[in-house]
Amino acid sequence: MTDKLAPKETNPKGEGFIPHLAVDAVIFGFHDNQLKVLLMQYSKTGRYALPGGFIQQTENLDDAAKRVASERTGLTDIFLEQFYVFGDIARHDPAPFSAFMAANGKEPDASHWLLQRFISIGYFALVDFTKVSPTPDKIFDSCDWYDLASLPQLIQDHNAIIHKALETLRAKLDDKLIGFNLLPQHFTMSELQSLYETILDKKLIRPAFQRKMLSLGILDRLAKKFSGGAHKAPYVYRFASK
Amino acid sequence: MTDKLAPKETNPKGEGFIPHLAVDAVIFGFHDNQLKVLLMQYSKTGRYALPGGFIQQTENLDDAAKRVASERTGLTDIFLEQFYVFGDIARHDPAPFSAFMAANGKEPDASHWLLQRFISIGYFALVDFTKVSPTPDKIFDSCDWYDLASLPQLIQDHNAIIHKALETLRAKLDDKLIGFNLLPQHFTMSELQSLYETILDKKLIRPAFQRKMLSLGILDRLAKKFSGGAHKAPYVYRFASK
DNA sequence: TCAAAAGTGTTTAGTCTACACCCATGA
DNA sequence: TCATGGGTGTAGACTAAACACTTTTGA
Repeated sequence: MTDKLAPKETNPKGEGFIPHLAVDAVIFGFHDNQLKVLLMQYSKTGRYALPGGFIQQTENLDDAAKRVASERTGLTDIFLEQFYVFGDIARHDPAPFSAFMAANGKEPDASHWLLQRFISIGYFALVDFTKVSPTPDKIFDSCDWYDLASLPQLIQDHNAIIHKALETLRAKLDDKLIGFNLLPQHFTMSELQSLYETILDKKLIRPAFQRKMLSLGILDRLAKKFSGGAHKAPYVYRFASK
Repeated sequence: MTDKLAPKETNPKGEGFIPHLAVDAVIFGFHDNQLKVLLMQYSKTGRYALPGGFIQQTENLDDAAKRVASERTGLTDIFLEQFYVFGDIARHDPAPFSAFMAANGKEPDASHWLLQRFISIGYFALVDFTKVSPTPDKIFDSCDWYDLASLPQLIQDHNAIIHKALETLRAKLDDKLIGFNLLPQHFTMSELQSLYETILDKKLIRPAFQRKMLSLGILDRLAKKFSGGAHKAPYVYRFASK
């Protein structure tokens, strides 16, 4: 899990990596009826960013994305999907990294590879919030969950990247049934509905939702869960692995 | 429309371009009830390839794709969409370019930038077949339409790229109503249905298709077309630009 | 026994399918 | 007038929405 390559800030030519090319990961989690995104922050400059990384010369693109997501979450099996490439000239903004260098008392070298233009390949990941251990990296000294509904200002076009990721998630939700990756292994129907409602940002009709999900034939109904609430205990479901 | 940069084969370091990064365009056309793809061929080695190109250091990614598509078709307004990034190590195959160099009596220099690993961003384009003038480039000396149903063997993973493009086209066809970009400005309902049937590779029910399309409210019905056939002349439609 | 949430039945409305029928046209 | 393909009407099947009802639980 440790980089075999020199740390980014002491590798001024980016040796071993493909230049101008980055991977950014929008890692979604679901907790307390809120969609969350994993963000990095560098305390000295206060700037927020998506977890990201670079592609090693001898590494598959998907593996680079998986590596980035794994290092930030501590998970190994992660649902991960490419969703868009951000390649406008206008997104080039070396200021955050310059500021980082300056905050560390280093002379920002104008030829440093991280100050050049980057084209970034966006991946989104869906993870079980309860299993993630947010882990900072060498540049950003904090890594934590943030509510999607109240995101801070991020560097470069990272807010737009998150927006596009959410759009893709919404479009694929019904189509590919990927939502389950955001829940723990066992869940109730209302938890599932709440997840859908949060992602789609609209209320769904309970009986219709229940029937639709059951009719898909992808849920195993398990023993009842005794919720402690003053009402009928809901069934617990599990995603049927086909 | 001419490259301001040195031709690829005489620019051994790829100066002015972003290294390791390419754009490949799957340009779809529709003619004679067949889906067609624009392919390049280099006669001396007989190898086929997708139209492709590289990204200039100061060029937006989308503009690079647009440039590639425009240079091969002669069109300026092209429906173009990013669909996937192909970044596996396994796709690296310098043989075709080596063979090209050899066929031109040049020593294939092992450090030539085109012999290195490339990550390719796939774009698909939908064009009006009747308006395209297929135009070769400096490496491939032919550029022509090929039936999607009977494609030749292409270099590297280009067959897989086309397959993924077709998959994306199918998925977006109903969703985004992009099919119209493949037809001339004026068309009959049966031409439209034939297009859909060809893309989806299945028969559609005529009355259902007609009603569905009309119910979308995106077609303007124009004067009748007098087909010359021994039957009722069909209406001519135009895509309503909202 | 009551309130609250879970699960299911039922009525209704809307949509899609299948088939039929009529229309316009040139041979 | 006949065959052919284009356009639309309509009955039945299927699906989805809306509402109601029953069940289960802890207070």
